[in-house]
Amino acid sequence: MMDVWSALADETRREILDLLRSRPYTAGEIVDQFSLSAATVSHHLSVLRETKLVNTTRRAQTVIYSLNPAMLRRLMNGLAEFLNP
Amino acid sequence: MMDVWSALADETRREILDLLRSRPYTAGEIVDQFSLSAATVSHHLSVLRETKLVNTTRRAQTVIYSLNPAMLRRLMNGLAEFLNP
DNA sequence: TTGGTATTTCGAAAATTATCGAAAAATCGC
DNA sequence: GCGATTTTTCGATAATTTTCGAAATACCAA
Repeated sequence: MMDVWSALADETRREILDLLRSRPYTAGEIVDQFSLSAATVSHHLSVLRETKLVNTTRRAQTVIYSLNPAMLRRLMNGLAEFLNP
Repeated sequence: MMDVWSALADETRREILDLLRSRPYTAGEIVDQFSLSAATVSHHLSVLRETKLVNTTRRAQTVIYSLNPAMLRRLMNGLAEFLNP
């Protein structure tokens, strides 16, 4: 199980989070945004889900990914705490 | 050249930054805090320096590492901007 | 300059991560 | 249930990162 820092270390995963800032996307829509295989993107999505950076819901065959701001907020607050103890 | 996210993805490097929160440390003092070889710690320090997360000065034979809060502040502000565009 | 201390660089091995094609799983509509 | 669509898992390979011991570098003191 990867931690949130390692999850964010990957450029593709950061781009996925950036995408999700505007609205939720299905897995297929996210795959379309990258020149990577569906298998690879699915792997990145599973990392983002395991680290709770995104939420998922199912809609028929499709899986919808949405940004979970709580985790990034926690990270930001952790940084603030680190800098101003 | 590693980016700041990848630099922070490593637990040892995060612990080094945490150490430097209290005061500057020499390379040797930092090595003493970990059960890792000097070569390995030196590598981590070079990553932290390249990504500007720490500053260095020389004092005779010793190299002193200190926290550079500017980079972490930028990261924090970037997160804030990401969350509240 | 020589010797001593502190640190970094080099070269290689081990561990982890990213990537893919193919197969499997989940869910729908009929 | 069956076929179609969407997504994930599997198994393997490539790429990257961590780690170390040994050698090299940097600096000082005598």
